[in-house]
Amino acid sequence: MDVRRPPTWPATPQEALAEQDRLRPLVDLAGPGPQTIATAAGLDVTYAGDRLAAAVVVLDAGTLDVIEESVVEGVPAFPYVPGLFAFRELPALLDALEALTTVPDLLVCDGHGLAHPRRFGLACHLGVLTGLPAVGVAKTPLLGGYDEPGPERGAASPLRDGGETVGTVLRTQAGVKPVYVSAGHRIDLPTARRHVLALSPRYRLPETTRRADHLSRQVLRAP
DNA sequence: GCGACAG
DNA sequence: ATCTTGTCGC
Repeated sequence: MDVRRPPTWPATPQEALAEQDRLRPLVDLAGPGPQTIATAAGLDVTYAGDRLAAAVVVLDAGTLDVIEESVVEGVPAFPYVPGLFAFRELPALLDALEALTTVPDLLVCDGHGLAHPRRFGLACHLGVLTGLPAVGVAKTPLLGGYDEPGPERGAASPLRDGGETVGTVLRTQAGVKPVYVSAGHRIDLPTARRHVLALSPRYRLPETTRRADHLSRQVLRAP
């Protein structure tokens, strides 16, 4: 599939901040987004030494069967800086997406979307560069306050920052730590929450994320 | 000023 | 993210 690749990549935090400011207005926050999806793609990156492997796995959103996989090796494109995390793994993820034959209906990213200091986390960035609906699913919060959701599967509570709701804390499995869901691009929070829960029938993390994690690991650690 | 801080 | 032992549970 086609992706929009920036002509140059930021080399300093200042340049990265400027790039976020440039792209942030392009995030589509209108409409509810896709209520029905046929496919969903999970994206994840595994690190080993100074190398990394970025994987994308497209699943049938109904059966959760694998439809297509794509994985590439590479190097981190930026140091890890909270708030600028996307610049680290985006180039490799774009490579993996570009090799895809299928165009997924939704991107499930490993990190935040709007639940970000400048409301432009990895899921927003990937959404803008691909033009596809994107959601962020993170294992820990980057910012915001919230009340602990109920213990049952599906329980949720708003994630708030500076008076606005930037995401939802979602319990995908009974009695298990919740995940932090936020909208990335072309989808609203309720819809994102619904799709993430449907993609997580058995484990804490969505099946999309789990499949991508496994694929990137086996490729990077293979002899 | 002191911590916190996606992966 | 990754470095790591033991332990609990299906």
